[in-house]
Amino acid sequence: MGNTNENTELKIIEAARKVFILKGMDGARMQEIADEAGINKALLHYYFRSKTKLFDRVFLELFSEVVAVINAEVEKASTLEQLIESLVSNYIQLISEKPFVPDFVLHELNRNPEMIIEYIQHKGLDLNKVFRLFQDETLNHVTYPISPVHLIVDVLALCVFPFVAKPIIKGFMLEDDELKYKKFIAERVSHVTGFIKSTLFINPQQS
Amino acid sequence: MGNTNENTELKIIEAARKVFILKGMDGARMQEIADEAGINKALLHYYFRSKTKLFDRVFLELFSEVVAVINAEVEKASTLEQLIESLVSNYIQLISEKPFVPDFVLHELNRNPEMIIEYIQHKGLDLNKVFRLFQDETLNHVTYPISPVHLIVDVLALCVFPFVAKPIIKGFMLEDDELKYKKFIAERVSHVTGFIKSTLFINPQQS
DNA sequence: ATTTGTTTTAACTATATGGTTAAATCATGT
DNA sequence: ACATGATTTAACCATATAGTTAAAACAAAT
Repeated sequence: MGNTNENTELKIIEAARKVFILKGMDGARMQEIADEAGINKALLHYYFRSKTKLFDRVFLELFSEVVAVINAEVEKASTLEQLIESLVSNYIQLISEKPFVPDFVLHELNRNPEMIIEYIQHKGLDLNKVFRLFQDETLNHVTYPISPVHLIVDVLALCVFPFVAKPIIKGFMLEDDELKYKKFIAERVSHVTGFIKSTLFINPQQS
Repeated sequence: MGNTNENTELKIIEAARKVFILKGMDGARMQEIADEAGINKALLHYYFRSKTKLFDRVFLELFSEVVAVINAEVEKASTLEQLIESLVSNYIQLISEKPFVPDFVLHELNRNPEMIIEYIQHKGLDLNKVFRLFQDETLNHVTYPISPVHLIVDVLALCVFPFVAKPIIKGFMLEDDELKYKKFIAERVSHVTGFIKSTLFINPQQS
């Protein structure tokens, strides 16, 4: 009996991921996914009974990856400064490789916010450690007292927005020049890190 | 002869705006727009020949409004600090009233980045004045030298992202509590203003 | 060689959707 | 009363789309 099935499932998932990310749930077509996977619609439905099931699978995998990266960084870090440095650097790096993922995830989440509730039971963000780091360092006068939630949102915003808003940034501020945009993104890691550290730390260290 | 036509056109535009913002171009249905406007499909196509034409009209109007608000703030301002304060405050205020506009605009722009080129010829962002303010104040040691483009992106990111990422912020960081999210947004103006000013100005003034 | 599960082929269904059409109705200004 | 343009009704068209089905072809394990 053929055991190529794991291969095929993978091919389908990869194709679906590509098409869904590019077109979104509403814009994606099952035929296009089948084509991209190099199979036919019948087989596609043989593996995944419906578009929704396939989408859910793809979305959950992508979203989990994003969350996992953040959680891994948080776990590794032993100081706030270290956390911010490695988070900013690795997160921007990650998104650079899949620049359309953030818009996809955010848009689909806005289209159907209930998806996040399903996910939370699955596995959520691990923020307690961040809160703890904050408390410690604030007490020791390493950081100014600041709302942890706001700071986390700030970090994510500064990292993610430049990718989601690429057309505006490139078109309006960088003469629609792809190279200038690339350069801009390359500068981002050090800019964001510096930006946040200068606000946060009482004696900002240069790294 | 009936001159209710201007009224009807308005009703259609408003309905289309609502549906497009909520569902996006791909998710929106002409029938739903007709229903929302309280008319029938035939009349809808009598006014706007195609979905694309209607979408373009709606999108351009929305996008223009966003740009116009920013440009107006830039024109009014005479110092960087003033600009940042009024921009952050008014921009967050504006988005609060139409919280789904940013995701809509960003997503449609990513779906079809060529739209921005069309728009640029129409009317673009007026950044020269920002650059000038920067230069002056950097020379006078009011602000640290910093890339203006990065700063503009920072301001937009810090203002816009909390709305685009509402499901994540609310679901993951605020116990999925709408009230806590509302409170979080209310805190944003002063948080963002303070955040940026502490990075930017050599002797940050309290306002 | 037979069995078993995979994959293709290709036709098909049901429905949704953007868009059209023609005739009828309605409101309003002349 | 008539003309004109707005609006409705309702049927219609063409196409796209998710999903199904049944039979055949294929590949590999027994």
